[in-house]
Amino acid sequence: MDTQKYCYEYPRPALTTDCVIFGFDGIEINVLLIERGIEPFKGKWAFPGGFVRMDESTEEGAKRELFEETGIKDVFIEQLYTFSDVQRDPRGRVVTVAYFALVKTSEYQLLAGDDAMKAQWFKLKDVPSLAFDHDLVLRKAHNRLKSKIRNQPIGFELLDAKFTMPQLQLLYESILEIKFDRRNFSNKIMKTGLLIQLDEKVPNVPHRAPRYLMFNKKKYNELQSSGFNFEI
Amino acid sequence: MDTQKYCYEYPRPALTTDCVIFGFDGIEINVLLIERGIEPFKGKWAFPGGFVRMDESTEEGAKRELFEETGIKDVFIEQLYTFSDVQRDPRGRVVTVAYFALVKTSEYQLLAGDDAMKAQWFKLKDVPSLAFDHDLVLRKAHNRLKSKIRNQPIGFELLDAKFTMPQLQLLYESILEIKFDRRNFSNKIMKTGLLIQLDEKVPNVPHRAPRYLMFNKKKYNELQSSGFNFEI
DNA sequence: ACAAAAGTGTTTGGAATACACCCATGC
DNA sequence: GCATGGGTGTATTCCAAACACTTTTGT
Repeated sequence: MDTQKYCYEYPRPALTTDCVIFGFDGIEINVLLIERGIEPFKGKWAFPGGFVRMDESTEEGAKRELFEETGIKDVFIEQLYTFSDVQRDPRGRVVTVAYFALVKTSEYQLLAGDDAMKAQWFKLKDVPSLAFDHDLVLRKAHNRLKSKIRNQPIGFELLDAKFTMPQLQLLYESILEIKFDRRNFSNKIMKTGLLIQLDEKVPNVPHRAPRYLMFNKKKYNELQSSGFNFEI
Repeated sequence: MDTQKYCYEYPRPALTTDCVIFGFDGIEINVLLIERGIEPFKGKWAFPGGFVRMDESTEEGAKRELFEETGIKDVFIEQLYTFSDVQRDPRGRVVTVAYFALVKTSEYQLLAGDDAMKAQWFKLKDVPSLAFDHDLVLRKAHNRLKSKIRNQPIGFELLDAKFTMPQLQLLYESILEIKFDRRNFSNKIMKTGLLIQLDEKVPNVPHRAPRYLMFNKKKYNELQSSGFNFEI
């Protein structure tokens, strides 16, 4: 066929990236999905993703697709796992390098859904059955997020610059699916020394107003470079 | 060209696997390398690996290459990371899915080195500068091994069925590059309940003979399924 | 008997957990 | 003033780290 113009001595799988995007709505953890407009799996939800170009690494490809399909850029992103099951795509042999990203949801409006591409946040526990092997991808991503948040301060990637201790606790509880004691959680977090308390308080709440906090990125970088570890 | 018979509408990177193989010689941790007989990087050392076939997953490919190049099979193997830098292979665009494997060295004789393929164990700290981006791959593999050995009993994949506490300690110390107190190490390990003490002792040593231990795989599987965690 | 390395138990300090009262705000 | 949720400190428990003497074996 005339369009088949890239030829090789041995067959090659197609290479794609997919991106699991986590966001936090202040109550619980969410995942951004895109509804497929075409077969296979038309009408099913899936992670944004696409083919890797020859002049970009998989990470660059994942970032590019993320931006093209959702408008999101400059966020935390990390390689998750490569899925290569021979049968994972009914169209043929497709290997995908999955990434996961953490997004401050307030900084992005979802692109208005034309018919071709509808993006939507789903509560993690309400995610429906997904296209391809994306159920498996999501499970792996959630596990990674769980283990990662316990020893790296990635929670702050999901929160606005200013946030409160109860918000942070909800975030941890939602990701880890466990409850913390309010006092112990606060103690442990503050003992890391990575939070700055602001004098400003949350306005217009019908109860004692929580104070705003900020993540001390500078302090974290210092601790990082002196080989420091923490554990929540 | 006539040999270029697999054609696609868009260009595709080549897909390979590479395998970082760790072994333990009773004193310290070793890595198995293969000397390259052809360009690029002819004469340099690299990890065993090769192209992924269309009818196998990357993990199956990694296991196949491992067996073909070293005779090793049925060992612990796990996906490490996918390396996709555009420039990582001078021959063109090659993306590699790296794996790491843990081997009981006593169970394998290295294949006698014909001129095409020479395999050799290197002490981890004596590994020379490697071909491709394999220095980076090795660093990543070592980091993974370090973090993994602290909360999964993978150390036993590197030891014979019967081993001693001092051996186990040397193994941990070699991987983690730290020293443990003999008494605390023993206490901590035994408290996991994953070791069975045998009555048999090491023969012919010019000092008090250590007892042999065995890993209690059955117990571990039980604990696993009841959602158990440990930390060394 | 001596050298070399293994086996073992106790004490101590720090971290994690459990736990309860007071405070600020809007209605 | 009442309902709601936020802020804070202490007592206790448990785990990790520090630490030294005795035992076994070959020479």
